[in-house]
Amino acid sequence: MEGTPTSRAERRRRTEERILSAARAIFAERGFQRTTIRAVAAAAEVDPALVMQYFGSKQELFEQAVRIPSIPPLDGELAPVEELLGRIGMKMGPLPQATLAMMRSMLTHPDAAEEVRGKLDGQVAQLADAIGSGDAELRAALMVSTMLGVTIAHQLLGLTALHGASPERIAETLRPSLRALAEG
Amino acid sequence: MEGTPTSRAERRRRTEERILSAARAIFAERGFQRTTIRAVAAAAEVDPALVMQYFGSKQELFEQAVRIPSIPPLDGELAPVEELLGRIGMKMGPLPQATLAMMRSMLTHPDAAEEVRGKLDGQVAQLADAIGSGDAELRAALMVSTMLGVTIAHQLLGLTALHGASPERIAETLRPSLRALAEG
DNA sequence: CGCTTCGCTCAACAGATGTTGACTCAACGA
DNA sequence: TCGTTGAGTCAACATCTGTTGAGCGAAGCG
Repeated sequence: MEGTPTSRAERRRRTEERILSAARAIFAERGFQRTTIRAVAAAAEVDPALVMQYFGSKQELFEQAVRIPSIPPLDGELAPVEELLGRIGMKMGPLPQATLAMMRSMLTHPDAAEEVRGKLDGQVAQLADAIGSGDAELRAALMVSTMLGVTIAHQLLGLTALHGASPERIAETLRPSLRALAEG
Repeated sequence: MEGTPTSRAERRRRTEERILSAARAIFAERGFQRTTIRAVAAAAEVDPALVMQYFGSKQELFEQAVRIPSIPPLDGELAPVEELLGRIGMKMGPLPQATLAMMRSMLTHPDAAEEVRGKLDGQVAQLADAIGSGDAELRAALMVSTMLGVTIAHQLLGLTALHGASPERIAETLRPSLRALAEG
């Protein structure tokens, strides 16, 4: 009826993206170990061997799937603490599956742990710079840890008390707590 | 030389405890999936088949290993919020391996997730009772989530900024933040 | 059209892992 | 002393899973 004879290169790009998308979803839901190449292939409606041919190994598939554009979080000037707090609302919203996959795997997959630790360390350093007082680094680390815990409890564990709460309400309720950490 | 001919029942209890101890350690370090019966057996210096004979399945071994005496956290009377905050220092110290095993597995092992969610929900309910204001449940959930996040970042991920910090210092720095959540 | 390229599949291997059943041997009770 | 019990071992099975190499068939190109 329509019959758009997609070119070979185009088809290739599509199936590759279909595999990556399926991988992200399953990695996010089950974590690295419990995700099987066969399951990803089935979800992408493709033979398992093709996944290997494209990505070489399960580990590389994971790396490609969870790779995030990595927007420079703070370019140049240091943002004031209040503005940093303002961004929290965004982080409480539905996270990209690549991030969820990373978080889901970070406690049981050493490479994911390393990656997350690095990312969080970076956020801590930025926040510490923005704060600047005596034990700024410790307080910044506790702020980041707080965000981490709330995200895990909300998105991955599904604490019943957080289950129905909107991201805005969570961010709003959390704000005084984070401000207390940011100031003396 | 010494030759204390331990009785059969006594030997049985010892090896069983040796297996459970090894299981706790490895579950805490690697999580449920990556822990193998063979590894546990090797650490306990025992044949893998014996582990099965004693515990029936890997799942049951996990349940027995992470079973915690479950001290009634708040018996009878509701403790004041300040006293609850005082207990935080204890929770920041080195956790029992059973707890670590549970936390390590909670993101990738559905049963562990269920168990942890239940336990945290219980803590939330208790805290909410102690707080009592309008959105007490949400604020209690955020307090518990904060503790969860800090514990994960400190004990499981090893954030560099928290790595060298003493439990007391962490608890002290965290206190104003939690108090801000507990009050309006 | 005929040859090449390449997206994709099929079948299979190799290793790891949970689990089982037969067996050994020392402790135990009569 | 002798039969029984039960702790502990050995070898094996069945399955799952990452990974590989040969092959098919259509798109691309001259």
